[in-house]
Amino acid sequence: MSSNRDWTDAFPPLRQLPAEIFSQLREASLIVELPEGSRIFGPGQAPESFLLLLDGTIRVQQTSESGREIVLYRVQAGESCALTTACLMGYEEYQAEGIAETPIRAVAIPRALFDRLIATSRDFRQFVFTAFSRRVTNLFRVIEEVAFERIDVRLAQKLLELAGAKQQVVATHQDLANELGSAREVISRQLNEFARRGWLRVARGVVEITDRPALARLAQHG
Amino acid sequence: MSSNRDWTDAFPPLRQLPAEIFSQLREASLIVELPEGSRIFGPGQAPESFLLLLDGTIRVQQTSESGREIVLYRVQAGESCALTTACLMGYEEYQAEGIAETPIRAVAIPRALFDRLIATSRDFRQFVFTAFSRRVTNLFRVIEEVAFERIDVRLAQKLLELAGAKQQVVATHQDLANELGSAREVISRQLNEFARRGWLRVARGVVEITDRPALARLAQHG
DNA sequence: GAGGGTCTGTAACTAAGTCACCGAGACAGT
DNA sequence: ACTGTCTCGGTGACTTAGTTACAGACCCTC
Repeated sequence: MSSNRDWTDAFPPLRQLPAEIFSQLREASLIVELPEGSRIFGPGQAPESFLLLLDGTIRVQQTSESGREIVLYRVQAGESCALTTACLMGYEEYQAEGIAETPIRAVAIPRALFDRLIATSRDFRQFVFTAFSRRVTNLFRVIEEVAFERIDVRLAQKLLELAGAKQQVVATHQDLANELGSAREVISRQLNEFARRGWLRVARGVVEITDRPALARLAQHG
Repeated sequence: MSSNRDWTDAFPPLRQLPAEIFSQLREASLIVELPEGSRIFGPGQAPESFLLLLDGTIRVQQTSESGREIVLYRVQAGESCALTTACLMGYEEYQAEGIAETPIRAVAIPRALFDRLIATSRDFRQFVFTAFSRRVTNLFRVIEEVAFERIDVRLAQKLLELAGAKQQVVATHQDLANELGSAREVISRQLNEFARRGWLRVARGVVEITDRPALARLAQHG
């Protein structure tokens, strides 16, 4: 059993709460653990609580009727599912779905308590609105990129993003297509073109970056 | 001078407020009027208050470097600029811009008072979150359509939406392209194709719908 | 009624997505 | 090791969407 020991440390705004609410928070919220691949929420599966992610990554994506997918954003450890919550509070049908990309550990704050936190704590409000704000701003960027950016530029960006500090990205061409809302064949062609230019090497399920600067140059719109 | 006479009638949640806050609301908020075409907010122009729209329409759109535009959503009378506000509260740089499509009249609730309303009134929270929820859900639809829907289907949908009950849409091809984040030539071609099929007639700056059912059939994915 | 601005038409081209199919590699079971 | 199956990637022909670069048509004002 995971105890509620120390998790509030990860969320400074919570430490500012009045003692009474703070103890309610420890009592009423529970720590949930879910295996990789779990569907955290999705159409017709409204979340019943506000999630604070302690460990792991949640991928939020959308699937079209034709089966094509696009990744909207990721929730990382230390962040909250703020958009989900807003939809929860607003009763609206949430269109996207959230998948655990890794095993995850999260705090689930029940709806009623969430409402009380919002009412009570200015810091908590700030925390929630900031999270909203970041997500929405990011959504705007997604729209802009899908609508106006070339696919090679977007692919270069995404490869660098997914690689992080590492030199390789573990993903199939289909996975990359799903990231960008594109089609597998398109990604395959672009990757082969990148490989032909010596920017990377492709193997089954892996892309190994060999010329980061070149990718970066293309990514920032060159 | 517009007095603060009756505007709260348009927003039922406000009527539930405690008398003290309610009178503050009447005092501290002011009614603003702006002419058509005003830029309400935009990049590098953060709104300083929460807006409740009494009359008119605000178009929220995004412009790419290359000059292409896409309409994200519209704020109608009786609604609020909830997304804007979240970004305001969260200090994030707002990427989109808001333009008055008609002369508008709105109530501007200062930031501090907005915060107090959120803290005080459950109904007000519900109101704000619901508005938020609707916008976000709508943004998800925009992403899905831009990413996955055919341009002819999207154009048919948009024409029906813009026409409303009327039989005509007053807009140039460029305007329609900006609605959808597409290019003028593409829209011209599609409109001519629709005209060839007898679904509409095009004139300079006007599209007259002659076969609504046909457009509707295409719009709902046919 | 001339000139300038806005709006639309057109053609040739590039980029992106779709369709249909294939073959190579991985892997499990016998 | 052999075989069947499944996933992954390659390929070519095709359609759709967006781009580039014009040319006219319409409209308003002077």
